[in-house]
Amino acid sequence: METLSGLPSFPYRLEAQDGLARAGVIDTPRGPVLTPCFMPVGTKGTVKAMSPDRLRASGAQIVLANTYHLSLRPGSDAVRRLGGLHRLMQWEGPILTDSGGYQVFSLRDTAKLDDSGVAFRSIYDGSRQVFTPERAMGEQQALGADFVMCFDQCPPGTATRAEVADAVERTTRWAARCKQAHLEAGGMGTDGPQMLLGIVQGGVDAELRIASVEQLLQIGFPGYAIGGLTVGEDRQAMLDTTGLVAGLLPADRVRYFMGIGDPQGLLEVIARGVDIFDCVLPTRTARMGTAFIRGGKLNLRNAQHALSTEPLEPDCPCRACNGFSRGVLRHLIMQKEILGLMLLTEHNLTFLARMVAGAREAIITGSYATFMGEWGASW
RNA sequence: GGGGGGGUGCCCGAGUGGCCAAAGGGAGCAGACUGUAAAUCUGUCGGCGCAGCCUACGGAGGUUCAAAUCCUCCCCCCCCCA
Repeated sequence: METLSGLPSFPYRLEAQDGLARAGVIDTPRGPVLTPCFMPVGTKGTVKAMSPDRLRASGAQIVLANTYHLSLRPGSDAVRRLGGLHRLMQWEGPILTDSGGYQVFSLRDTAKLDDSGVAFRSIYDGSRQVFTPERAMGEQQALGADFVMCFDQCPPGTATRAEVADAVERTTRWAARCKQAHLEAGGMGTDGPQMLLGIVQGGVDAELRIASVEQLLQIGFPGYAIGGLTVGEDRQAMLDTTGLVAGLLPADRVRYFMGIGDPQGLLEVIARGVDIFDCVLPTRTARMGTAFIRGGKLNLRNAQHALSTEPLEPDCPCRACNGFSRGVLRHLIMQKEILGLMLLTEHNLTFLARMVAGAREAIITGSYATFMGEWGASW
């Protein structure tokens, strides 16, 4: 671990580049993270329908948890007293906590926002909960993840330019406060050093994105995230924005696209220089009965699979693809059997981990364009 | 043997003269989901030559301008008493 103007920083080492696509390693106190890397989401301290051992077996290197949810249930102090987030999740690898900034978007109907912070009506008991940058950092310190995020304002894709501009300004001010709070804690959580990432906002507006990047670079973070995308905006604009922002971020720092998980989308953002990303899509769509397969997706609820004796994918090492046929998996899904959720979740996470690992190899061997052609699909 | 209740669309179940191809569930069929208020939500859901017609509320007949709804007979199911 190095420090960067007082902030813990887990160094990112660029190993290879193919076009703009990057292969690298993040050296964390809990082991290396090979990038590009997809991070499964375990909002409440568990990746739904997955046990820790299966999560590891699926190829996950690092997992997410959520500050809003865990700080309310069971409570950050409870997590700390229960032994910290790693103990709670039975996950010895690195963990990243989102700050609750996404809930400013997803729970905006329950939120009132001003410059000091966001007043949520708790989805758990209706209580008033004010999240400020300082509280978000304090909760994340108590939770004890390795990577922590600035508290940001994520506006919806339908927001006006003025609203997005407002969100950029506020996100910058909050980022400064987050960094300050983090410095005051010595960059330490209850379970070791924490690396704090800044989050770029600005919707799909190039000027606002550029401004956001400049302001965050001014404050200075050991890594940067691209936020505020995949929230309802036009897909091409999302990709263009990703390319723009990635190009402005320092090459020696990790780049994190927050919230993208469709296979084609991952390949596209990797091609634009993104290193890590997370998403609920693979786990959620799995629970809804849809499997990721090469060339697209497969909705097992569709009647056409009822009698299929084919595996989801013939060459996939996951449990769902070894012994279970599409017809049987469909049966489990249709009957709402818990095993069906588990198997499809394991498959989708395995699929993405394999795909991204393959992307990494392709970048190293300089064949990423070909790889994209082989794995890409309309989505 | 006596008394009572009931048979509605694939299933459960509302509906007791017209606004009923008939509420609501479920199942089925299909779609959505991207820093997780999500094992969720949305659409569809008798047939057809589809702004109309046909078939349909246990069966048959009847009353009525009009019947899932009223009357008669029949078939079947359930409960209580004996």
